[in-house]
Amino acid sequence: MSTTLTYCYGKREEEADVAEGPEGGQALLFLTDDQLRKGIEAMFFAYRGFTADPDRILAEMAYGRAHHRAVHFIGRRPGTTVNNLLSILGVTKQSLNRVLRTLIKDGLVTSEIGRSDKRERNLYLTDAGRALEQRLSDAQRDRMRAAYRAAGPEAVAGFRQVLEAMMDEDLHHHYREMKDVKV
Amino acid sequence: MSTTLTYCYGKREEEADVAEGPEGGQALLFLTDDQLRKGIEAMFFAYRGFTADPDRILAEMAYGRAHHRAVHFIGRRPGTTVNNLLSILGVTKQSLNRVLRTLIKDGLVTSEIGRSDKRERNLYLTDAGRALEQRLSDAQRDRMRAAYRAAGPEAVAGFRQVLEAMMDEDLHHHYREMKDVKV
DNA sequence: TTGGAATGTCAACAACACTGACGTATTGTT
DNA sequence: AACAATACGTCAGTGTTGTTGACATTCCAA
Repeated sequence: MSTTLTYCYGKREEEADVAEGPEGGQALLFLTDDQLRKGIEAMFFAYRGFTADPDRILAEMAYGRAHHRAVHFIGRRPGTTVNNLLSILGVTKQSLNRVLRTLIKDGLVTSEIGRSDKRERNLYLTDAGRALEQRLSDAQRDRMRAAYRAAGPEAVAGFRQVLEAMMDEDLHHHYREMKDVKV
Repeated sequence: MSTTLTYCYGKREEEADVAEGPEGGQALLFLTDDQLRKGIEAMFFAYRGFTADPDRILAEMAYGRAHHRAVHFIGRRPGTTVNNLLSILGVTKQSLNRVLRTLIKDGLVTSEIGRSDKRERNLYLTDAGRALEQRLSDAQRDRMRAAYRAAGPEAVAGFRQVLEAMMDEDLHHHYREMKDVKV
């Protein structure tokens, strides 16, 4: 016990709230700093696993995670504009543009000039792009499926609840838009 | 419905298993490709939120996420060796070394020659290093706490279950080791 | 029609990961 | 004592991904 908690907004395990809430006692024990830290480290290690399989596939080609993200969201939203993709991915347009350029050059994505607004570019996956997208998301889904199966449906519901509460508000609406779209 | 599911290992919603399991029907509905995709996108957006607050702090200094990770795990395991840190973080020693060099130069981390094995270097946070670590994890904990509170204790349990099932086996043991350490 | 805003592209640069090779000190083994 | 293996640090080179700055095109509104 060498660290002194100079900025202790949270609670230590020993001094945690133990309210007699509707959960039947110890209702707030899950909010101790220790519990939060475990959650943080779980996020860290799990995200590594989450990206590991697609990363291996991408490494075969000259691609990285940025390509995966672009291909994923173009696949989800065929005809999306560069600007929309930009706000989803949260990078600069120059950074996205480099990725799009290679994807277009390699024939995985097509860029069509917008019909109503000719400044815009509508992005679509080609057949080859769809094939790559499938391969990547299959790999990622396989792991996700195994995790879901191991944890069970109730755990999955909780998993999604916490993740949704963890998002930034500006990103949350992108997630919601994505959520209920027919494929 | 333009995409053809060439590599469909999973299930479409319409054709999903609906087993009469112990959950009272529709037990496997949470394993549809659509549910899995939502989980994948939730992970993506949530991780952005997860790192957003520390990233802002790190940007003030000349630091990045790599510094955060190093400081975090050195703080969790005072006296840890370079090799151990390496296997936790999953990067090359050249990459870690660049980060450690700046942290040591800036007086946030000290490196002591190992007592039993003089080849090893034991890493510790200085007072300044602990202060930064506190600042970063406070920011991250605040968001995690808000998410936990919003989702409730049962959701948190499910959250952790799914994340743990999502980890690579080799990383899982690092998570477990971290888990039950007294601070 | 002219100026400003929006959209997207090109160029240069920094951060951070990687590989490969090498040097040094220490440890363990033969 | 000689040798191999380990732990750590470093130099050089490369690639992805992010950044800022400058610029062309298109749209819209004064």
